[in-house]
Amino acid sequence: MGKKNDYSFCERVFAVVRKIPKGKTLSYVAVARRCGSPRAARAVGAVLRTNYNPMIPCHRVIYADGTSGGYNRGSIRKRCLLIREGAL
DNA sequence: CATTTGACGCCAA
DNA sequence: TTTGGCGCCAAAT
Repeated sequence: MGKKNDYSFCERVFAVVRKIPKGKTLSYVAVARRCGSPRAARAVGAVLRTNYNPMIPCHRVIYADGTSGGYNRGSIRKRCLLIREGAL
């Protein structure tokens, strides 16, 4: 156990996003905060954009305003998924 | 190593 | 309410 951080920021982002339960949403700033960088909201988006993975519920990460935000497969798709899960 | 980019967030007009 | 602009951070080039 050793070190405080052997994982890159992107790995932490995935770890956090993967844990978001169905029907629940987190804002980019909230995810960034859990990753140890409370101001890295943009960086979170950058990671999810370049490393999207079908088994990661990245559609559950939305703007702090409560708006859906962007999505690799279209913001419309993202909103649809959120409604389907009951997050909206 | 320096610069650019971008799925953000917040405030002023 | 909508638009524009600045700040912030990490990944990508």
